[in-house]
Amino acid sequence: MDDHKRTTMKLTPQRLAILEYLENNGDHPSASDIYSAVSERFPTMSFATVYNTLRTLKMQDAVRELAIDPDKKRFDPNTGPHHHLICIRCRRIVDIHSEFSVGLTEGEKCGFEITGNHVDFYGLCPVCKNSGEKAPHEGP
Amino acid sequence: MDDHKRTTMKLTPQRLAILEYLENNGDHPSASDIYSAVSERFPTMSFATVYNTLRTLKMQDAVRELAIDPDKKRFDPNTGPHHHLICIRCRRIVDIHSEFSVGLTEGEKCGFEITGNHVDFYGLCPVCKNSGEKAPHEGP
DNA sequence: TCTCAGTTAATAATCATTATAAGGTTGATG
DNA sequence: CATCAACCTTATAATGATTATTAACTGAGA
Repeated sequence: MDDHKRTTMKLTPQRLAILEYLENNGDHPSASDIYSAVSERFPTMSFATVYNTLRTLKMQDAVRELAIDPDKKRFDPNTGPHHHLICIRCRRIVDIHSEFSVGLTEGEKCGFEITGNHVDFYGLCPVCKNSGEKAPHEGP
Repeated sequence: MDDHKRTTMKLTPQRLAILEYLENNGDHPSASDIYSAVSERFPTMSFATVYNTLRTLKMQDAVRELAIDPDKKRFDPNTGPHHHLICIRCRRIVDIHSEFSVGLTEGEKCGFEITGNHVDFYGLCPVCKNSGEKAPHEGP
């Protein structure tokens, strides 16, 4: 269908390192998480390369940019349809692979042409649940 | 139940102007939207005051901070439970007041204590639907 | 009137992200 | 093999949103 992607990017060592870090990574890392992790094994890595690579991968639909954390973008190598479970204390994000049937009536659509939906679940992760204190972040 | 709120803030003219702008505002404005609008009628308004007031209102659960727009926080004076319909081109956000029954099995909860959920619908708003070009923002 | 807590607003500082520009790499072509 | 162009990396500057700092301001009591 779409073909504004799959432009086959050059697989430079930097990009391989980023891809390798992203692969099977369920932590939904931020750009700076990626930079920190990758520059350990690849000390010449530049922040710009992380952002450049992420932009390219995004255009190819190889990563998805998440607007879940109010403070920074998070990146998800899992581009299939799925939902998220988010800890309102530590911002940990877990994938949910169930299907939910949520739909809008014509009236609710307000004239929009609906292209997709996404369910966020909020809660306290096992670690935060047992560590007293109140939740510092907002929920839904 | 909770009582970490309702600390009754002093209603200064600046805060009144912000509250008045927010009241019944369905646009989910950003801090700079609020600043622009309010400083028209209140030219001495400072950006710091906008952020200070928003922080106070947030602590009192009088506004909700939305992590929907990847580029900036949006603020929602509607603090009741509801969902959102988001234009993937222009980022317009519309409220959806339906109820959806989405639930997780114990296994899917990963040990989380679930406190809420939120459904985002993505699509093209009537304006953007009819203005050619491809969508510049990501969906779910 | 004096004081104190809470507030405003100018300003600086920080953080995430994007843009710019200079040099590096690679691979096809002559 | 030399060259050139397209694409990359990197350092760095620039931008934009947000937070922190601080001095001056206000208003309700003592």
